[in-house]
Amino acid sequence: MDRRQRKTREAIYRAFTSLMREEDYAKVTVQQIIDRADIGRTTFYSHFETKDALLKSFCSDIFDHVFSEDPGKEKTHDFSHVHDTKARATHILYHLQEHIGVLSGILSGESDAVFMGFFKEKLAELFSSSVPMEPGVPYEYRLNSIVCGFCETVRWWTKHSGYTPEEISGFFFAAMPYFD
Amino acid sequence: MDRRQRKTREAIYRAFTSLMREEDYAKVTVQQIIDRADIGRTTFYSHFETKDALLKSFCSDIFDHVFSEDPGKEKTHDFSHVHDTKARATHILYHLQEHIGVLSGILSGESDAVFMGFFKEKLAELFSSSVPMEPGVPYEYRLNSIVCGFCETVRWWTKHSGYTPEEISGFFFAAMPYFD
DNA sequence: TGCGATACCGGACAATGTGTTCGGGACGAT
DNA sequence: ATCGTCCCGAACACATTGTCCGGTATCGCA
Repeated sequence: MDRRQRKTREAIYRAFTSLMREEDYAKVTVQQIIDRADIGRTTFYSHFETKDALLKSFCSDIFDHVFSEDPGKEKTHDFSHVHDTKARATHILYHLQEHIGVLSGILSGESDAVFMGFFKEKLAELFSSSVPMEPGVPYEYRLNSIVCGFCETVRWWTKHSGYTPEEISGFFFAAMPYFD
Repeated sequence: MDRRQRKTREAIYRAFTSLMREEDYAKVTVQQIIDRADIGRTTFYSHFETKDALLKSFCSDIFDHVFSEDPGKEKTHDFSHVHDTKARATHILYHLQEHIGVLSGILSGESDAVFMGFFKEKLAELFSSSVPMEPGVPYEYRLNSIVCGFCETVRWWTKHSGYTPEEISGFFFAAMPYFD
């Protein structure tokens, strides 16, 4: 990729994440991103079709990184039981912690749909095999309940930062006693 | 209230709810509401400052109705144990069922923040005294978890209509085994 | 019934934000 | 050095919002 493209893209990302730490996603305009990135209007639109496309690209990058890694090969954090659900959940939270400030802008107020859509899709995939059956309750509902529970836990975290991923994970599983 | 005002307001509400059954809230414009209500532009803005104000007013009406009633005095549905949490939850679901089609427009996709904000506030109030303590887990997290669980249950319902309020309520409490 | 108050109308308006088009200039890769 | 690609900025059409106006219709009430 052309160095100019790379620099422009990075400038856009920097501007975007920087703005997300200050204001809600819905209230940020393309013009603000352009101004802070210090690029031409045309340039922005040659990289991203819309503001939403930028957000989607951003989500893609984060989640590809967070979910693609094999927890067993994780070097930075040490887990003894690397293959169970709790360890995976904690692992995800560790990665999200790096973006916690940005997330609060994306999740607070309005327009969390894009991020949550991405997140829920990935989580459903991850949790789908661990959902315990219970007679009389649809599998889909149970999966949705777990996935949403995790998402809302992360949202709660963005408003009550200061907890460690382990603590947050502990809260989550305490609220889902049948699930591990 | 002036008959003209009443008629206008009802026309706006009718147009709004009708549009909500077809499209997402975020995609509906004020102009669409005006056109379908068949009123003047000025008239709409003399009733509501913005589209969001209309939604808030709509939410107010619904939730005031749903939450203000004493379940014990409910005539249309018969509950044996009128004062426990499960009965209240089911009661709320009964009322929401009347608006289920509209809700799917308000909740699907984007901009569910207004509705969910209202709903969560009311639910937190309602559930606050029933949250069981658990050492090591903040009370706020537990309450949030229950409230969000209920909201997401309703959202799930809008996408899987056909279940009765009792069934939905049953699903919810099955997913919150420590909570009743 | 008639009168004053008030709500409606619709057309025009400024303001904001979006996304596109254009020619010209700068930079990168080779 | 040069060709292709990217960036620039200014201008544009478009959509939407929210406001202002004078004129008209309807309401509530005496």
